[in-house]
Amino acid sequence: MTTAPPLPHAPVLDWFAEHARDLPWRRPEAGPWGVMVSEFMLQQTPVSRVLPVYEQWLARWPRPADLAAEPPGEAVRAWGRLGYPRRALRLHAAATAIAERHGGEVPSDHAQLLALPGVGEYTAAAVASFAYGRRHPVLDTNVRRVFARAVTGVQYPPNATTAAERALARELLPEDEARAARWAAATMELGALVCTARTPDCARCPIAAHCAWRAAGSPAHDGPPRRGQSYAGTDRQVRGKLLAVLREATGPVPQRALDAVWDEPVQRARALDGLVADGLVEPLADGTYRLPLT
DNA sequence: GACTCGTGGGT
DNA sequence: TACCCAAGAGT
Repeated sequence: MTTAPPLPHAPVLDWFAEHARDLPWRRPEAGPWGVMVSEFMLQQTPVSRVLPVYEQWLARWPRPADLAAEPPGEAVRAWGRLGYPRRALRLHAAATAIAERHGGEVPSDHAQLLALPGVGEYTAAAVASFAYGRRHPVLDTNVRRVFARAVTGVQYPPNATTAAERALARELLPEDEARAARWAAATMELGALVCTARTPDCARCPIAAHCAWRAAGSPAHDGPPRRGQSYAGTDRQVRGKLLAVLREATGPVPQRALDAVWDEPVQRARALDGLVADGLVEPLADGTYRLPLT
């Protein structure tokens, strides 16, 4: 057991009280379902691109049961170009589970949240904390970066979340429940607005004076390269093109319409098979394809 | 642990 | 221009 290095809560909480963005899922009317929808959409996706889709989604499906009542393909279509469309499928599946097992109410219990499709450690903690004010360490990429710098004194956290990071996050969590929930949101916001990955704005940072990384002279990242994500020419790109055709179609799509998006037949077939295997695309008996009805 | 899974804006 | 990277989850 190590002792947590000093990192005062008050400056971060005060900064958050003054500078927090007015995001729709932070308003009281969003409710737990709004928080959950936002968390799914924000997985690996910037706020600016989530905003319009979120508004349309909540207007169309104001409760989990509303979404569950529709085919999963409608969720995939409404997902639009947010990326990683399996999230849409999982959100639909989560809504179905909530309607069937939880009386239509998003659970507040961390373990019950974690059992839902598409809900991992981060999202379970985020929903419990932001929607219900529960006390959980919320470790997303922003918080990990803030702690890596302010406490550990390095520019970037490890590629994968470590046990040490989890332990640190738990040690730094305020005892008071409501305060812990605000701390979670505040540290995330600090990472998103000030302690950014590329060019941190230390002049505006409320804990610059306590930052171990600054104190060490802001040393450059030292360690294994942070693996980049290639995209051009990958199956992911082909899947994206195939699904875009299906999203925009009103009826079943013939094979030739899909063949037109990529000229390499082996990769094209592999991508399409993958989409079918994932449940994102439904092949029909006559050789056409559509977004899934079941 | 290493990999896969979309998309687009910022630098 | 060519990267970098954005509130992760599942296998």
